[in-house]
Amino acid sequence: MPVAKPESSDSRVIAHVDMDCFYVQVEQRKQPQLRGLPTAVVQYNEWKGGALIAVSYEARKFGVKRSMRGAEAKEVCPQIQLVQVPVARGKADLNGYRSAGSEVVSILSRRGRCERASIDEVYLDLTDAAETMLAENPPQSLEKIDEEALKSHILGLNNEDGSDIKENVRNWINRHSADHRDKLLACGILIVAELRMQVLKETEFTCSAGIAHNKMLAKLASGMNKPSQQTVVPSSSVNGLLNTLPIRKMKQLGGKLGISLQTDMGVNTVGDLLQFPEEKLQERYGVNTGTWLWNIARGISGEAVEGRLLPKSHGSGKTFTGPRALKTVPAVQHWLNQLCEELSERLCSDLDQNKRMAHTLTLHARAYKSSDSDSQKKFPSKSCPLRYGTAKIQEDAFNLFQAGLREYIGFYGVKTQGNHYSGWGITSLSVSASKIVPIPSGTCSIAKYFHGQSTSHFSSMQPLDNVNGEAMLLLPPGSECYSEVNSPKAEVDFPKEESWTEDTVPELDLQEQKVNFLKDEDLSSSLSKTQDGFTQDISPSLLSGTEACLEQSQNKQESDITKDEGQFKSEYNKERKGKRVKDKGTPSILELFKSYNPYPFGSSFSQELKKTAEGTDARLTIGLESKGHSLAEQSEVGKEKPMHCSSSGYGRDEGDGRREAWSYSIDEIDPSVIDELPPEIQDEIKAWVHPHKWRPNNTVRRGCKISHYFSPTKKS
DNA sequence: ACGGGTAAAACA
DNA sequence: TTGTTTTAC
Repeated sequence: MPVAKPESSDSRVIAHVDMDCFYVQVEQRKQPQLRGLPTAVVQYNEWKGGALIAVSYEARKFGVKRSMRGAEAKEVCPQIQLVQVPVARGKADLNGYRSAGSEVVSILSRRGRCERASIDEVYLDLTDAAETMLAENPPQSLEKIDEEALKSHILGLNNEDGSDIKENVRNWINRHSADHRDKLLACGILIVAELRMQVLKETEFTCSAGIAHNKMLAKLASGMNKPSQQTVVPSSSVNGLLNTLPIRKMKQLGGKLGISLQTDMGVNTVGDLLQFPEEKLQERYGVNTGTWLWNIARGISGEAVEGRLLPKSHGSGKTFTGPRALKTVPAVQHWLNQLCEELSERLCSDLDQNKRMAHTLTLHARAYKSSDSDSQKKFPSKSCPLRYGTAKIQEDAFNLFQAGLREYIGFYGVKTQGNHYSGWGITSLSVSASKIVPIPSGTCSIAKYFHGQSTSHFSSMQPLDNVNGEAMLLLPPGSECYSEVNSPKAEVDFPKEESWTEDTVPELDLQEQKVNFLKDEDLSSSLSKTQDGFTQDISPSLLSGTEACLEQSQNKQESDITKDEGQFKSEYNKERKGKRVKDKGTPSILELFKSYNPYPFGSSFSQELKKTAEGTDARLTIGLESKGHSLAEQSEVGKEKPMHCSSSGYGRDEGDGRREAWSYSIDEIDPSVIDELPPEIQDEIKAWVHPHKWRPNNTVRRGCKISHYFSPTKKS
């Protein structure tokens, strides 16, 4: 039931903020001597000096372009400074850029709903802020307007030559004759200018912005005057702007659709679209796309700014071009392990910092077959429920790969004899984690109880999509069936004569692997130097995956707490500065718990909790003191799994694996103490004990060293 | 066989 | 639901 929206909803104030050559800025902040110099970031690649992925504006003046090779860039700009993307585990490591992006988001989200559109872009809905400003402090009343705002570009404002441009801008912002919509945009100008200055002050990064009445126009505008400037699109300028705008410049039209519009419809500018009736466009491109095209031709775009500050998925991938294609299963497994390690680490950070867990693991690969030149695309992607813990992710990903490979080979029906190369090669691999939801679990309310306080600050980083967090309860382990893909040893058996197993790997490939391992060692040692050694210090074989994972993040927190790469970095550090002295002495969650009810749980649980609390004490304390999201919650939930992991043990999972896993911890709780807990906590406990109904776990059986600690049990 | 590594979303 | 395809930075 579409409801006609009130007119005001079309007078939104939307901004698109885009960081200027972001990766370059991140590197220049690390190495300030590079500031002002022509600089580019290159992705590690021996081949012709690597590929440029970001180019400073100084370098652009020399004609340096993204997607040039390093060598080419040197040709046109011999003095260019080339900075390599950090490498970890033999692949590009973008974490530094991600966390820098998070710093920016945490600032830009201060004035209104904020949507992280990419690692270096956000959309802001500043309607409320602008309306408030208009009501309380309209630009007309300001005697002084910020310098940055005066430098704005206002589309359609004709600056008569000889006139002072800033004066024109001032007049436009101040003019009383403006209609309501323009006044709102004027407020938007001031707000965005202020936000951009805050970004600069707090992060040293510059950015550009577009301010308009919808996302499409804001996005268009943000790219019009770079770097470090902002552009406004008053509605009176829209037609003129779109009329001559090349169709391919519109977002979504840079690819095949745009080409089709040009070649099939003769549409070269957005204005050209105007002549087509909606029905014609729908006829040619489908109802949705047709309507969308009809709308954008008129500058109409109703998409809301989603309140989302965090990515919806994480992925780690690498390509293996040409001669580097992976030709043996062990070689694939090795790289898969690297990718999964990175992914697992990022998932842990996300859990740690944002209280979210992913529920689906997907593997993508590309492969070629010598027999078929078009075989690149046909390697099927596969997914399965995601279990936390590096080793588990690695195992599952490998199983997904094998399932995919079996299909892929099936497609081509190529048989292999002996150790002979069968003709396939993997040219790219990636693993990703999706269906990320806020973790349930009640410690949120436990913390609330203990502090009689809200934890709603969380909305500052995770505004709207977190609402379901409360409603959701921690789902029990093993509640989801695993697809057969996860126990392929039983299901999938490849012909023995093929080179699946380590011992039949051709010698050449073993050598390749040795080389890879060597590289990795080099990397890990350098990594240790820069990251306090936490990365490689834990042997996943000694700890269960999740424990290793958790310990990693704990180590990180302890060893280098100010270097948090997290989403909350700046606020977190700010809080911390003020409270540093108190960190040591404040009671941990365990102490808090005890002070309310000494020994509420059986020994084992208690110990686990204690261990956790000790491990994360500093952080816990900060989290609880600051308005930080309850970290108790995190350690609780985080701890839940290793508890099953390590103690439920292998091989004793006949019957329902999940119930067993639960019974371990639940049984440790003396039921009588539950009644003594505060009602709110009781509810929590009950939720643990009587979680949602779930489907019996009927696929994962036997040899089930794989217990399913976290399963995305969707609906009930 | 080179624009790599990620992301999101529409669609089937 | 899972998997594919497109687009973009």
